[in-house]
Amino acid sequence: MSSEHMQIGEVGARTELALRTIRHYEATGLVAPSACSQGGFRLYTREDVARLKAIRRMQPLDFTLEQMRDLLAVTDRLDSDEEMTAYERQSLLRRVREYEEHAVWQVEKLRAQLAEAEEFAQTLRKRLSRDRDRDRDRGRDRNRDRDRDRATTS
Amino acid sequence: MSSEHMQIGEVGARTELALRTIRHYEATGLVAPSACSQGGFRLYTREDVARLKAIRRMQPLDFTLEQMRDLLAVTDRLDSDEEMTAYERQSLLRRVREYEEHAVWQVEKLRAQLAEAEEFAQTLRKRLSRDRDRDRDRGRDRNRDRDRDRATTS
DNA sequence: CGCTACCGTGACGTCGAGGTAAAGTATGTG
DNA sequence: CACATACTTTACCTCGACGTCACGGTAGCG
Repeated sequence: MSSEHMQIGEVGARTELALRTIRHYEATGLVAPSACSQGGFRLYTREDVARLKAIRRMQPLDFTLEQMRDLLAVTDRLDSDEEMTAYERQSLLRRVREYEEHAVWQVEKLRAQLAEAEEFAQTLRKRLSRDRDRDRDRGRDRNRDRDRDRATTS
Repeated sequence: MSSEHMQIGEVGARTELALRTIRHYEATGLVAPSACSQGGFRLYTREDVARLKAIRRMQPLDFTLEQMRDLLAVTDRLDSDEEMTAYERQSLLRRVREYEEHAVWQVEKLRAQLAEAEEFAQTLRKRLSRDRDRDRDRGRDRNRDRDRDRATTS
């Protein structure tokens, strides 16, 4: 809980990522803790946390960890104020463009999935009301059961 | 291509599932072919295909295969006209309700993911236009590069 | 010093999906 | 009938993204 660094538990709490996942991301080269205690504890800054949150936001886009690593590297490079050849800039921008395209069509896919999912949930709901009706028809003489049903449904 | 049965290739084409996946589903108890040639080829009916399509629709809801197997079994049982105790009906309906709840909150999650994904795509788009502008500012003397950029962006 | 909560590594498991290989089956043609 | 070749079968392997388990080290407090 130092003002500068926090250890992995805190980071997990803030990002809502499993500690295992955070370590895994490090192993895959996505986010390395900015520091390390002399005892070997990972120490993270708020920036590290922000990076992890960014990764979290990418997840639904169905990027592989490798792609995210690449994209992060690319944007880091673009954000850096170091010298860069025009050629390098072009190629970095092209990569961003590719990822953006992937993202767009992944958004499409998500939209479609959402529609299907809603439809399916609707189907389930219909089943429930239909079967509840059938149940009422068959079970006029079993009021206890119907009451239990009502209780768990409301 | 008999009028009644088709073999796995046909089924794959109709459901857009990989043959491997169809077999996998069978191995996990999700859908068994209704028949079998004397040589051991799987033979499916249109109903089997419908079942597979239903499974496909469930996928975005993030059910495990086991849960789908269970849900299919439950609805099969409910659809069957066999005798059933009130207790069994209640317990089946309760399970459907649980799945429906899962589905609802999964739909929520999808919606949230979609929002985050769109936001991220938007961020990427902004990056692109911003960096394109910066590129224009720095590279007035390199028209070829700018033209290439325009070409791949439109 | 010892306590407890937290953290480290490493090996292995899981889950859904799919690849690959070697062998068997269905079917049309000469 | 023999043969080609298209499709299938099973068994096993790979992969990504974690989860789980075991076991030991560390931080920091009284």
